[in-house]
Amino acid sequence: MKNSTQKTRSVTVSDVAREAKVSKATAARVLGGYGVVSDKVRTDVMTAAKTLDYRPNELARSMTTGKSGIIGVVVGDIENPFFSLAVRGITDAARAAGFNVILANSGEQIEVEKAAVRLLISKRVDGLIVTPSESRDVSHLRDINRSGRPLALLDRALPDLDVDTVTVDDLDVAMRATRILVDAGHRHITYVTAVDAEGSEYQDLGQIYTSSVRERIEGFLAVCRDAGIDRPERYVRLGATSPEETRKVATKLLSSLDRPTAILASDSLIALEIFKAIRQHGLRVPEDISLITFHDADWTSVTTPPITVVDQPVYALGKSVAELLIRRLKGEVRAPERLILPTVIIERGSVGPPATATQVSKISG
Amino acid sequence: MKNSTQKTRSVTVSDVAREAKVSKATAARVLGGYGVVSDKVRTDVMTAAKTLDYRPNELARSMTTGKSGIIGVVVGDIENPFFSLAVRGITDAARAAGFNVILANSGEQIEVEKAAVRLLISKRVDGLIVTPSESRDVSHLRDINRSGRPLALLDRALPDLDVDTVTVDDLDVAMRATRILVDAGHRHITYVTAVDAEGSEYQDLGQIYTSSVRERIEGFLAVCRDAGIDRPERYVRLGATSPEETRKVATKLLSSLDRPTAILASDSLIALEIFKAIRQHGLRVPEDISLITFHDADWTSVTTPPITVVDQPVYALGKSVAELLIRRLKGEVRAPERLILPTVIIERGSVGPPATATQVSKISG
DNA sequence: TTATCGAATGAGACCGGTCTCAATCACTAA
DNA sequence: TTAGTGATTGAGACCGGTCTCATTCGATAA
Repeated sequence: MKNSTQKTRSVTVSDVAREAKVSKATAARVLGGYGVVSDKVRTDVMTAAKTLDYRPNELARSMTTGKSGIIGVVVGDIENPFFSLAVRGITDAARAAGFNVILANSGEQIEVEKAAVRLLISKRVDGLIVTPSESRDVSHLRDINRSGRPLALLDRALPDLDVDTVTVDDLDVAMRATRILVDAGHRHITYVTAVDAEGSEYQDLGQIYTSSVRERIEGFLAVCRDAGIDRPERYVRLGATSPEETRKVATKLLSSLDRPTAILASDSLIALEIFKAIRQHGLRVPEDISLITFHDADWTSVTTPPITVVDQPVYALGKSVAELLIRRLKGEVRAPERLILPTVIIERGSVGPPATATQVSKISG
Repeated sequence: MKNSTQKTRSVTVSDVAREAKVSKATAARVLGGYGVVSDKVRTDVMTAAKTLDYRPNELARSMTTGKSGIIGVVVGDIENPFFSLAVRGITDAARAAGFNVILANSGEQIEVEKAAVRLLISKRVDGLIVTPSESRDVSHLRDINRSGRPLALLDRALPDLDVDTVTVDDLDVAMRATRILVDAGHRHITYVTAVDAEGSEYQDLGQIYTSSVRERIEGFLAVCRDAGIDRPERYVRLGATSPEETRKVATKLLSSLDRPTAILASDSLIALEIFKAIRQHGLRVPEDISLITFHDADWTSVTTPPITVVDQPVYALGKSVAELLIRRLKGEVRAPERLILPTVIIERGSVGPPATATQVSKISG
C-alpha cells in the first residue's frame, strides 16, 4: 500500500532523481527513454520511479518537444452515424500509429468550429482533421497551416485550400442514385438536404457552401435535366438541419397537392424523419413514394420495405484521411493529395414506379 | 495581410511585451487577464498582441495553473447511440460552464480504458467522467482520485468507489420490462446482453462485473422466478459484444428447438441484430417472437412493427453527471452523490402473446 | 515639506519536463 | 606510463506561461 503524504504535488523527475541518487538529467533520460544510460542506473531509476509511483506530466513534456501525440478532430455532428463511423476509422488508424485523438463537435456551426480549432491548436495538437462546415470562411483553417501543423479535410473539399483531402464520389453517386429514380419512371423527385438556409428555398448553387452538398445537388440536377424534367431546382429542399426541421420540410412536402413521387435524402437522419412522416401521412413506400438515402445506416435494412441506400465507404474515409495526416506527421513531404473514394449503391426495396401516371407538373413562372 | 517571417516559433508573451515596450510580467497580466494594469498599458499591449497575432499557449498556461479547462470522458463505445447521446448531454453541460471535452473510447476493454485514463490524467484534464467497463479492476480509477482530480461515473456504479455517480434505474425497469412479457403470457424469455464471457453461458451474477448489466439481469431473474419460471438463469445469454457475435447468439437461439417466445435485448445494437435475425429466420414479430429492447434508438419506431423499448433518460444522464462534476470542479465540497434517474417504458407493437400454448420446458439437471 | 500609502510595473523564480554541452571516468593504444 | 577514446553523467538553459515580491511613482495627509 502506498500512502501519499502530499496529495497535491505530483512526483516529478527531480523527485525520482533524488530517490535514485542521480542527477535530474540522468533520471530524465531513463524516464523519457532517450539518450544513453548504464544498465545499473536505469534499474536504479526505474525502481525509484516505481517506489514513488512516478507519472510523467505529458503537458510539460509536450511543451518542450512541441509534440503532443494528439490528433485533433472536428466533426459536424458526432451523433450522426456517418461521422461516428468515420471517427472510428480515424481513431483506429491513429491508435495503430501511436497517436491519440481529441474530438470536438461543431454542430455544423462555423463559430463553434472556429472555437474548436482554436482550442485544439492552443492545446498543441500535432495535426488536425476537420469537416469544414462552410467554404466561405476558412480563415481559421488557414491559421492552422500557418501554425505549421498539418491539416486534412474529411468528406468536404475546399477549392481554395490546398491540403490533404479525402472525399467520396458525391457527384457521380448522386447522379447514379437519381438515375435509378428516373429510370423507375419518376419525374417529380425531391432532393432534401441539411444546409442551413432561410425558408428552405433553393435558389442556386451559389447558396451552397459545402462541397459535398453542392456536388450532390449538381449531380441530382444534371440527371433530372437530362431526363427532361423542367426546372428541377424547384424540387430541391434545404433546411433539414434537425429532426424537427426535417419533419417540417417533410410534412409540407407530403401534404402538398403537388406531392413528389420520389425523395432522395442526403443523410440517414433526414431519411429517417421522412420515412416516419410518410408513414404518418398514411402513405406507403414504395407504392406511393419511392425513397433513396445517402448512408447505409443500420436501420435502413430493417424497415419494411428496406431502404435503397448510397453506401459511402465511411470507415475508409476516416481511416484514409487519418493515414494521410499521420504520414505527414511522420515527416513525409509531398504535395497535398486529394483522394476521392468510390461509392456503391445498395438497391433494396424502397424504389418502385410512380404511383399514378406521371404528371409532369408545370408551374408557370 | 500579415506575413509571418518565421513560421516555426510562435509569438510569445515576451514578444508582445517587447513590441509594447513593457515588461513580460505586465504583458502577461493583460494577456492573461489577471492582476491590475493601467488602461494605457492595456491598450498598448492589446494592439501589440494584435499586430503580432499573438495566440496564448494553453499548454504553458495549464502547466503553471494546473488547470486545463478540459473534462476527460471515457465511454465504452461512441458508436453506440446510447453513448453518443450521453456524450451530447455532457458536452452541452460542459460548454455551458466553459469547459471543453476530450473524448476517448475504451471499446469496453479494461486495458484500453486504463490507457485512456492514464493519457487524460497526464494531459492534466480537470476532471474525468468514466463508464467503467469492469468493477473488478478499478485501480486506475483510484489513481484519479489520488491525483486530486474529481471523477464521476456514468451509467455504471462501482460499489467500492465512492464518487459522484449517475445511473438509471436499471433494476426496476428491467423488472417492469420483464413483467410486460410475463403478463403477455410468456414463460420462455431470453435476456441477451453484451458482457464478454467464454461461451456466452451464464452461470451466476459473480461473472458480471458491470453494475448496470448485473442489475438488469437481477431484475429479469427476479420477475421470471416470481412468475414461476424454473431456473430462468438458463435463459440469460452473454457475449453479444459485436454485431457478429450477436448474430451468432441470435442464430443459435432462433434455430434451437427450444426457441424462446420472447427476447429482451440489453441495448439497441443487440436488438437490431436480433431483429434482423428474426426476419432471416422467417419469423414474425410479435406473432412468433416478442421483443423488447433497452434504449429508444431512432430505428425502433420505424420498423414493422415498431419496437417496445426501455427509454432511458440518456441525455439527462450525461448532462447530470457533467453538472455534478462541474460543480465539484468549481470548488463545491460535499459527499459523493449517487443519482438514479427514473426510466420509462414506451410500449409499441413488438409484444404479443406467445405463439403456441406455453410449454414450460424442463431440462433435468 | 515630508512621511505615508496604494496603484502600477518590473525582476525573476517556478511549473516539469527536454536537451545541449562540458566534465568525468574506465580503458585502450602508443 | 600517458595521451586518446568513447561511454556516462551532471549542470543548467530553455519551453511559455503564471505569480510572488520588491520597486517606483504620484498623490494625499500631516
